[in-house]
Amino acid sequence: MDDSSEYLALPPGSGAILSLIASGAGQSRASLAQAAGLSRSTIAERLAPLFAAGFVEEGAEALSSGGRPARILRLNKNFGVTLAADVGESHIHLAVTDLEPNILVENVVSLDVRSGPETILARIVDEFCDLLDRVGRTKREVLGIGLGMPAPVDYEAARVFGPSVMLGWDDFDIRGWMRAHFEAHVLVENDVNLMTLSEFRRFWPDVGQFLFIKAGTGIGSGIITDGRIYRGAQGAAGDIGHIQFASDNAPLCRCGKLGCVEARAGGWALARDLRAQGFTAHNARDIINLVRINQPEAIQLVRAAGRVLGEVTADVVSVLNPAVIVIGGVLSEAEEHLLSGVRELVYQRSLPLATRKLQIAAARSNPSVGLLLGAAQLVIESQMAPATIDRTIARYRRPAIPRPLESLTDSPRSRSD
Amino acid sequence: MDDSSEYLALPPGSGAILSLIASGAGQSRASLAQAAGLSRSTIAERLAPLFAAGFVEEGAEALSSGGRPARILRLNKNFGVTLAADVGESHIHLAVTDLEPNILVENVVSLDVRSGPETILARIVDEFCDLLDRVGRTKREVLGIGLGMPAPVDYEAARVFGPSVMLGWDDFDIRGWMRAHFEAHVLVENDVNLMTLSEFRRFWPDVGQFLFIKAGTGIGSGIITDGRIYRGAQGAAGDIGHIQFASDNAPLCRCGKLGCVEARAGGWALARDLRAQGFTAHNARDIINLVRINQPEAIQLVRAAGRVLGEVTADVVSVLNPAVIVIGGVLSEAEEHLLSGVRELVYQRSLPLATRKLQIAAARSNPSVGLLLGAAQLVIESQMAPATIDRTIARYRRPAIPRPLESLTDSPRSRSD
DNA sequence: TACCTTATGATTGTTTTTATACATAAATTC
DNA sequence: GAATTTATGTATAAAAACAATCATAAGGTA
Repeated sequence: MDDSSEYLALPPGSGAILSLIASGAGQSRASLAQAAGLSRSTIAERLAPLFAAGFVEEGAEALSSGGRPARILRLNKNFGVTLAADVGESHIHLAVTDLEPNILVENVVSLDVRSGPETILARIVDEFCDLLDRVGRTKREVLGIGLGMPAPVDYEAARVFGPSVMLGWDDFDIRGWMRAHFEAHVLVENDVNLMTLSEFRRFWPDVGQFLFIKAGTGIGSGIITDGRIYRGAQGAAGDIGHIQFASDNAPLCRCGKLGCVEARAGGWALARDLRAQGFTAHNARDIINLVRINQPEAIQLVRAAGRVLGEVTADVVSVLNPAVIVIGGVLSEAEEHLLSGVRELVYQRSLPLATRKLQIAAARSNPSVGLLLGAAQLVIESQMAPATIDRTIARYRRPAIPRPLESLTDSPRSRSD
Repeated sequence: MDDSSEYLALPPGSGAILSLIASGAGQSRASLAQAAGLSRSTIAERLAPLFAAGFVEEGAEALSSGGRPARILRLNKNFGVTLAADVGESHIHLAVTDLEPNILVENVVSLDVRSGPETILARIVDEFCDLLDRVGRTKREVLGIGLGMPAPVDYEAARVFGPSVMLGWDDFDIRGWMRAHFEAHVLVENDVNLMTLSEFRRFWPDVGQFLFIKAGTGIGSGIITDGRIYRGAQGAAGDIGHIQFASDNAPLCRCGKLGCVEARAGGWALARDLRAQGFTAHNARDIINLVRINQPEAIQLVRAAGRVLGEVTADVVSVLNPAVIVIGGVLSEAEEHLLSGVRELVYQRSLPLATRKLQIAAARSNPSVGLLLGAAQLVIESQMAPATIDRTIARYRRPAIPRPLESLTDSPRSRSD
C-alpha cells in the first residue's frame, strides 16, 4: 500500500454526507449528524475521506450559539467546474463557474437561434473549450453542462418543445448531441426557470412558495415549492405569457392568439405601441432606456403593462398562494413604475388571506448573470443529489494526499490572530 | 416476565416500516427492504412486533411476477378508527371510518353553519360519541378527527379564515376546543382539498400533477403535486372561484367583487339566471334536476358555465401544467354538458405541450362520501407519517398476544383452498 | 411432471453504527 | 478571570444491521 498514488476508495455512506453538505442541510458536524440521522462518530468517520479527497473544506467563520462555535463545513468550490450557457434569440451567453457557483470566465457570442441546433451546439462546444482553456481547467473537471433555452423544455428528455422561435430544435436530442463531445451530464432548462432558481437560492432560500415573473421582451414565470422547481407534467408550468384576457381590440400575439398577456404587456408589445406613437423601440431594453430619461409615453405604457401583469399575477396568486413574488426581467428595471400596478391589482383581486403576508419585490440579480448562475446551480444540485452523488464522487476521485489527516490536525486552520 | 399482560415495547425503527406500509411505499417484504434501504433480515425482525401488536396484516392476494408471489402486507384497518365531519352551510355530515378508510357508520344533521363554532362543535362531539357507540368503538380507539370546512383554512393552525359564510369562525381555535373533549389529533381542512385528496388516492394515485375542480353551488379547486396537497403559503391555494374576468355586465359576486368565475358559473349564479327566466331553482342540485329532465334552458346555462369554467381552467393549466384534471361537485353530474366547454377552452387556449397528454374527466366518487373519506385519509396519513408514527404506535400499544409468532407460523394465513 | 423463477424463513459470523465516556476547544455570560 | 455552554476529537464496549447461506414456499413454463 503506497499512499502517494493510491486512489482513495470512499467508504459507502460518505456520499450521503457530501450531499447534505452541498444542499446546505448540514453546516456543522453536529447538524449533519441530526440531518443524516447518524451519530457523531459516524459523521466524523465519513468526513475524513471527504476532506482527504478534497470534496469538503472548513470555512473560517463560525457562528456561536452560546458555546463553542461550530466549524462550518462546505463544499470545496474548486474541485470541479460547471459549464453554463444561455441561448438567447440572437446571442449566446456562456460561462465557466466554480461550484459555489461563481462565474470564473464568461463570453457572449452573436448567433441567431434560428441557425439550427447543430450549428449552435457546435459553437457552444467550441466556446466552452475556449473558456476552459482560459481558466486552465480541463474537460475532465467538468461536473456538468447547463443550457438555458427561450422555449418550453421537457426537462427529463432535455429537449425543446413546440415550433416557437427555435426553428429546427423541436424534439432535437440536445443531450445526445452534446455528450458526443463532452463526457459530462447535460441539463436543459427553460430560461425563466433558471432565473427563478438563481434568484430563489441567493435571496429567498427559505421561502416555501416562491413565484418569479419575468417581464422582458417576452413574459413568463417560474414556480418554486419546497425548494424545488415546479415544472408540471411536461415542463410547461408557469407559462403565464399566453394567458388570454378578453377585451375590445384584443391585440394579436406572436403566438397567433388574441389578447395574450404578452401581447399587452411584453416588451415587444410596448415597443409596438411606442412605434405607433412615432418612437423608435424594438425590445424591452429600448423601453427601459426611454423610461430612464423619463419619457412620459414610455412610463405610461410601462405602468399600464404593470396593471396587465397585475391582472394575471392576481390569478396566479389565487391559484398558488405564494409567499413571495419577485418580478424580474428587463422591464423590472422600471421598478415602481411596473410594480405598483402589480401590487394594486393583486391586493384588489386576491383573497385577503392570500395577500396578508405576501411580499412583492423586484429581482435583485442581473438577468443574464442570474440565468447562468441558475444553470450552474441546477447542474450542481443535480450532481450532488443523493441519487447521483456516488457517481459524482467516483468520477472525481483523486490520488490521496499523503497523510492528510495528520496535516489537518497539526495546523487546524488559518486564523487571523 | 409474564407475557399475558406485558405491553409490547416495539423496537425503534419499526415505526418507519409501518409508515412505509401505510403509505403504500412497500407492499411486500422485499419491496419494503428496498424502500427502507434495509436488509431483508432487518425487515423481518421489525415486522414481527408489528404483526404481534396487530398493526399489520397479511393480505390474501399475491401478485406473482414470474416466481413465488409476494405476500402482500397491509395496515390492519381495524386497529383504530377515525372521526370525520363535513361542515356544510346548512348540514353536517359525520362518519366513523376504519383505516382503509371505509365508512363504518354515518349521519347527517341539519344545523346552520351560522350558529357559530361552539354550538356546532358541541353538536359534532355529541354526534361522534353517538356514532362511536353505534359501532361499539371507544374514544381510546380514535386515531384522529378530520373536519372539512366550506371556507379557506389555515391547515397548520387548524383555523378558518376570512369573514365568509362562517360567521364567528374567523380565527376560532377549533383544535383547542375539540381537544378539550377528545384526546385525539384534530385536523381541519378546506372541503375542496378533502374531495381532491379522496378522488386522487382512489382513482389517480400515480399521477404527479393533479387538479380537481369542484363545480357545485360554489366553485373551488384542489391541487396535488407529488402525492401531497398543495396548500400554498397560507392554505389559500386553488381559490379559482373568485378569479375575475372583465366583460360587459359583469355579474356581482357574493364576495362583493364583479365578474368572478363563481358569479358566472357557480350553482347559485345559474339558479339566479334560471329564476330570472321564471324557473324555481336555488342551488346546484336544482340545476342538475332540471338538466336531468332535459330542460333546455338549464342545459344551455350549464354549457355556458362549462365554457366559463374552461376559461379559468385554461389559465390554471398554463400555470400548473397538470397531467389530469377531474371535475367534481354537483354540477359535474351534468357530465358532457359541462365538460365539453372545459375541454373546448382548454385545448383552444393552452400550450399544445401542456394539453397533448392532458386528461380531463368527471369525478367518480360521490361528493359527500368522498369528502368524508378525504378527511379520514388526511387523518390516517398524518398519523402514519414518519414524523408522527412513533407517537401513534405508543398510543395503540396493546397487550402482547401470548406466543404470537408461533401461532402465526403454525397457520400462516387463511386461504380459500 | 420437472424445472425455473421469485419471495420468504432461519441462522451464522462479520461489519457497521451507536452510546458512552472523557478530554479539549472556543465562544458567551457572570 | 471563572463558570457555563456548545462543539468537537478520541476511544471502547455494546448493539444493530448486514451479507451470505441454506432451506422452503408458491407460482409460472416447458
